[in-house]
Formats: sequence, structure tokens, C-alpha cells
Amino acid sequence: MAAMTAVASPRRTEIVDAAYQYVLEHGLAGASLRPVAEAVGSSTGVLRFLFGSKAGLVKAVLERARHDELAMLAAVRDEGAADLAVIVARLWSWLSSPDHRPLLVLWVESYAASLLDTDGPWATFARGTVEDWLGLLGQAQSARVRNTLAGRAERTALLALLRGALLDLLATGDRKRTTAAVMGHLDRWR
Amino acid sequence: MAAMTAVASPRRTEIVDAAYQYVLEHGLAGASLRPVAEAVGSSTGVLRFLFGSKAGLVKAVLERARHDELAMLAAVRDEGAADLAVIVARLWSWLSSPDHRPLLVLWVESYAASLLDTDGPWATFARGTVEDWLGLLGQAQSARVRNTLAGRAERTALLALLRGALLDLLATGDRKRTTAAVMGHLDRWR
DNA sequence: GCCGTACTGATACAGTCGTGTCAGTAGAGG
DNA sequence: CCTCTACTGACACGACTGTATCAGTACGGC
Repeated sequence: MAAMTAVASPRRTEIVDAAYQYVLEHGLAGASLRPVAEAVGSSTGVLRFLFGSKAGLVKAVLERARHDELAMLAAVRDEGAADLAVIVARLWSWLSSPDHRPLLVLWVESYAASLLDTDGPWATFARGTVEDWLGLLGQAQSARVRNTLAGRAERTALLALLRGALLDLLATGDRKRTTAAVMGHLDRWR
Repeated sequence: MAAMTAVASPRRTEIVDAAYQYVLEHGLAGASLRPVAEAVGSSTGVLRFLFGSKAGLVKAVLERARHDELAMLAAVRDEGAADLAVIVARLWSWLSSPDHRPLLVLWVESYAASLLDTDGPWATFARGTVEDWLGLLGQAQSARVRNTLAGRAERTALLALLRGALLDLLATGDRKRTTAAVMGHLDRWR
């Protein structure tokens, strides 16, 4: 048989978790099949059996990462009704936590890969996350402006502020300055 | 001899230009020595002679990219005295030009690589560009606020707005919405 | 007991990677 | 003419890549 399709099983999700951990530590680029297999206590043959190909494994890991991201967004939304500025502040608090740095570096790496290979398992990753985040911010906007051009521009700008500040923080580690930037801009904007 | 050091020569800069073009088209990840050598009309032996190693070649290409970036920043600065908002608008105009997309995708890729490998030729890339851009914005601030925490936060926020909007634009291609976001926020902020 | 499904891992293949070696060429300076 | 330097490119090495094959095991249903 040419290409075996992926299989759903308990063992599979268990391996995805372990591979996810490995990728968080070593990056997506350095994730070859053999090292990953060893790290998760398995072999390349098993990975191939469960995921069909390396692309299948990467896809599963990326879906896992996106699942975490969506869960965070949902948690922020359900933390209680709030206006846009409060939501943004909550998001920044999550983004700027040192605990989340590996996840966010992986996010940037996947984003970059997604801009280059418009075919691979990456493909829709970058566009997808933009929509996920804009969706949450849109829910926090008043129904009146939500669907106007100005409303879309408003949440786009706030998302840009968050992501630009994130890039800065990941490179410089200067949490104080970047947090002052986000909060200061938010105050001024409110 | 263990590791041959890099050599400066006319042929070298010629090859760097060609390699730079290749990387703009194929990305940094897909830049293996043999394909690059073929594309620039050379061979791996020559690349090794001129750059010492692959890391040397990548470093040279990245320096070339940074040179272009700095030239653009200098051009924006010398276009005439202007306040911060005008500078930011000029920068966005440059960032959002479709012509510059390949360069900016390469920028994101290098940024991501720089966050992962803190050793390679990438190392200081991310932190370096943050400082380059903040430097330009700082020059456009009044001397009174420039060195205050609020001043640093202000230019950090504007840089974040630009870069976040850039990420959005590169993923979605929606120039209208992202431009409205930058300009709208700028008007409101001014 | 028996069978089928889920899963395992050793082994091999062809290809590509960065690196290393080295004989050889073009051209300037003596 | 000779020689030195800059440069060239063919070739090979060992390591690593994703993929493929396949005999073998564990275990629930019959």
C-alpha cells in the first residue's frame, strides 16, 4: 500500500503528548523522526504506523498546540464578561508569562513555516490563528461596531499590539518595558 | 587546517548577492549548500573556500539582509523631519508593500530561528532588529521623553503595532484591514 | 485453543546533508 | 619563463534524513 492513513487510538494521543513536549523543547526544525521516537519511547516504525508519515506527526502536534491555544482563549472568554481592554490585558498576562515562552516560540516558528510552505501540514496555521484571536476580540466588541470596517480595524490593531509586543518580549526578555507598552497604550486608547 | 576563516573579495560579495536572492525565494530552511551553489553558478567547494562553512554563508546573507533593512530605516529617517506618527506611517507604507513581502517573510523566519538557536549565526538577529527599529523611533521622539520609561514604552508600543500588523498582513494578505488598523490606531493615538 | 486486530521494533534503502581533500586553472608580478 | 595567489570543481566520507518491509508479540472475542 502506498500511503498508510493515520489511526486514532489511546496510544496515539499518548505519543502526541510526548512528541509535543519534545517539540516544545527542541523546536519544530530539529524534530527528526528518530530522536523523537527515542524521546517518546518508541520507534520510527511505530510513528509511521500511527501517523502515516512525518507530515502526519507534525500535523498532529500542531493540532495539539492549537488545541491548547483555543482552550486558553476560551478560558479568557469565560473568565467573566469584560470590555475589550480587559480582555486584551488578560491575554497579555498570559502571553508574557515565562511559563508559556516555549509554547510561544513554537508558535512563532510554526507561523514562519506556515508563511513559507503553503502546502505542508503548516499551510493554514498562520491564517488560522489570526482568525482565532480576532474572533475572541470580536466577541468582546459591542454588537454595533463588530461588523463595521472600523470595528474590524480596531480589533486588528489590538491583536497587532499584543503580537508585536510578544515578538519583542521573546527576543529581549524585557517584560517590564513590553508590559508598560501594552498597558500604556491600552490606557491611552480606552 | 581545521576551520578555514572567511575571505573578503569581489567574487565573495557577488556570490552573497546571488545567494541572498536565492534565500529570498526559497527560504532559509530550504537553503542547502548544493542547490545554492548551483543557483549562484558555483560549487560547494567554492562556497566553502569563500565562507569557511555553511554558517559563514548564512551569516553573510543575514548581514546582507540587515544591511538592506538599515538602509531603509536610514532612508525613512532622512526623508525629512517628522513627528513619530508620520514616521510610523512611512514605515507601514514600506512594510505593507507587496514588493517587500519576500524580504519580510525571510525576516520572520530569521527571527524565529534566532529565538531557537541562541548559538548559530542567527543568535543576535532578533534582539538586533528590535534595537534598530526602536532606535529610529527614539530619534523621532522629543528629547524630553526619549529616555523616560514612558518614552521607551511609547516607542515599544508603536513598534509592536507595526510588527503585529505585519504578521497579520503576511498571513492573511488583507492589506486594507491591516492598514486601517495601523492608521486608525495612529489617528486615535495622535 | 484459535484467530484477527493493534501494535512493536529491527533492518534496509536511497537520498541529502555539511564537510573534507586535492589536483588543477587563470592571471598578475617578478 | 617562473611563481605565487585566488579561485575552481570533481570526488568521497560519514552522518543523518524520511520511507519501506516484515516477522513477531499482546490480547480480546469466539
